[in-house]
Amino acid sequence: MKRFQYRTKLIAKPLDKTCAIRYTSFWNRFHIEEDRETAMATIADIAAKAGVGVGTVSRVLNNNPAVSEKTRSRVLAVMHELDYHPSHLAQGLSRGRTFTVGVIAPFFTHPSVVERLRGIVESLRVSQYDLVLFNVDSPAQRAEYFQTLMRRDRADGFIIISLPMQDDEVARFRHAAIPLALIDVAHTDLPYVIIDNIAGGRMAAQHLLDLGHRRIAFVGDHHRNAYGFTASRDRCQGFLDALTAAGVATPATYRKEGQHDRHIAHRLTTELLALPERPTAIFAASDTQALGVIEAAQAAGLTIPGDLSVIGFDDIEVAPYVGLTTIRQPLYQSGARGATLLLDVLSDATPDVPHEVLPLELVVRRTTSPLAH
Amino acid sequence: MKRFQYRTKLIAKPLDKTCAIRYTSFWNRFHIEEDRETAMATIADIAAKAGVGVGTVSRVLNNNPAVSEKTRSRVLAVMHELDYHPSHLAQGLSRGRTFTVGVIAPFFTHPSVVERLRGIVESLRVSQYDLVLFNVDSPAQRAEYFQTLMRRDRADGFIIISLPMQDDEVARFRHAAIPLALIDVAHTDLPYVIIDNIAGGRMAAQHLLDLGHRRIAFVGDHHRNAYGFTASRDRCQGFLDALTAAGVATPATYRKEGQHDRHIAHRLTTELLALPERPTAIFAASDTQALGVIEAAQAAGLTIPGDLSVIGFDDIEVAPYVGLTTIRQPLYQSGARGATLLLDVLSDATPDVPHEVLPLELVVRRTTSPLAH
DNA sequence: TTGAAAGCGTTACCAC
DNA sequence: GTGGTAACGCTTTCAA
Repeated sequence: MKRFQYRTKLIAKPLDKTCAIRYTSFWNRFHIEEDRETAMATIADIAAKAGVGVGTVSRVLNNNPAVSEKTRSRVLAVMHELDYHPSHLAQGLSRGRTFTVGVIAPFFTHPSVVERLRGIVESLRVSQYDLVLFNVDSPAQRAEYFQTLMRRDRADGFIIISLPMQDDEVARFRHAAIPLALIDVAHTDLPYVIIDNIAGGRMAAQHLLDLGHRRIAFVGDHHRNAYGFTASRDRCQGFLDALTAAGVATPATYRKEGQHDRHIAHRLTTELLALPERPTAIFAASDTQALGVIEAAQAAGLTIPGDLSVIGFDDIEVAPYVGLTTIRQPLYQSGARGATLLLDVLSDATPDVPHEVLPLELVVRRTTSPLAH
Repeated sequence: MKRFQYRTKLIAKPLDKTCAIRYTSFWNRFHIEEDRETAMATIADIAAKAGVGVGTVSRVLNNNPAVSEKTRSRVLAVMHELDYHPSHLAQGLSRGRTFTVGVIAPFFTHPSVVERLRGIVESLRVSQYDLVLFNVDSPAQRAEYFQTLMRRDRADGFIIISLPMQDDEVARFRHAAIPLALIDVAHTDLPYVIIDNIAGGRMAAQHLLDLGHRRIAFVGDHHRNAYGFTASRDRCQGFLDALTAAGVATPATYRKEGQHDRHIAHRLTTELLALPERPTAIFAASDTQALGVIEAAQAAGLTIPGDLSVIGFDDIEVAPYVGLTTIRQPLYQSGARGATLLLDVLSDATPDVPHEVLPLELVVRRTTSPLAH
């Protein structure tokens, strides 16, 4: 550690610009060994070599028109010659903004999050913003991020996916002057893009009801969870609403909750199918879970949709390949839209539609069919 | 813009620490409006309030043992009181390292890249490094990144996925003292993790040969492409080698190249199937392309694997659901391993296995079968 | 149109 | 143990 700092400091010092690299042996040939200073040019080097002040170089860098064409081209030439590129860090510190957007997302590993991320990346592409990814995979990490990221210098703004925010957290971000945009979660004081999960749950139930099913079960996340996710609960809510409205009773044993995981869903389904009066249809709170449901049914020797109809939620990438009937939500678009929202605020523009509810769509494929009598 | 800078500047000035936020109207309620200065505490504030020097605060911050317990706790208390968090930017500038890892990847949108990214995120999780994502979606962008990222301050090191590097580029990164780790592409002077694409191509061909196929076609990427990708070409190479070794001739018309895209693969396959002597089996250079092959075959009214056997490469997430026979490469693991490689170098350790070739595996599912006579 | 100098928020060195 | 101060590499006044 000592040694490392020493080396780092060497790199930083701008005294002598000679650089000597050697491969000491096979074992450290991937390390950067330097005898003297590294040759990374700074604005001062450019200024000196071009015979101007650093201010002028900075002006050239920022396309400030108050520089004579002659001076500008001379400075530009020196920059090119020295392969100069400004320090992002120093610019950030000086300007108070970094041109970086942070994305705070739980379970980056889940297909739906990846899909949203794609949308974000696409929206950011045309902007000059970099993307820093903060993957939340424990409640502790969520807390830690919300502590340490509350500074203007990690990113100019953050896109937060699926994580509900407390009022005081929002207030603190605002206090730190950090713009936020929410995806898949709402907060009055923030721009966001969401879907109507309750309506989605209703749509799923209605589809099953329309097919003649009456013994319909639910497999979803824990209603209470450490992150405060409500998607699964809301979908269940809408689902139950629709059933109740149709006069269909749902015994408590027909509602299974567990971690958002294919294998857990598999296990829950196995329990469901072992019930004396087993359901003829299952609504899974997500496609990932629906996949587990399908596997469990097949493992139990049931055919789908003959013996069991299954409907999921999200329409993730694999859904069409599995032939999964599902409620489609525009994942990619939510990412793209969320990023645009943040970009709007960052560019001092006001989002035209700061609170957007994306449309849902029933996609009927091959895992649901009319109830066989 | 003027206005924005003004605001930014206000935020930066550390004079008066009072802060007043107001929602001027609905239309700018998402913007941060401040009358005076923002209250973001700096190390100087802490020092002043705790009645110590900034040096001492810095020592507390960095767990330097040369601070008396009494002073330390006092400083800590003030930090807590003022909700202080150090500036990542300033630390980076001062220390010469940012604790950030950059990932330069082409087509972040492709499933295989996403899978590798998962592995990277997982490896980085336990480290204290942040992840900055640089998505390359054009040769121009590749060039731009390789220009502007050649600084020590965007990231402490980079993980480069699938992008072949020129010797001079490697030299320039080294000159800038920026450690690199490569995934899915090799370079003698750099640590990397790859697979043996030629062997993979051979395995695919052999599987088809073993099933009795003799009229075997290939669908892959353009051999020459703007990024210099060689995976598809190498797989084709191994494929042809195996066929030749088995005494099986492959007419040029059986080799189709196009963009790495499902729809393009679809089109190429349609051409293939329209041939007077149409192939009984197709090797697609990637699963994504295999998907297109399958769609084309189905569109042409052929059954798989009855009329046509299809084998892919990669084993992406959807492959099992489609029942796709494929050559599996450990995508996730390549990401995890690549990140570890970089972390090793960053921590001044030498990677135990700097050049690793990950194993390939034939996964037989439902898209290949013995040739029907 | 330009140069000099004062920030930006840290770390690290040098005294005491 | 601790305080001051010079970096780090830029931007942005303020004069000239």
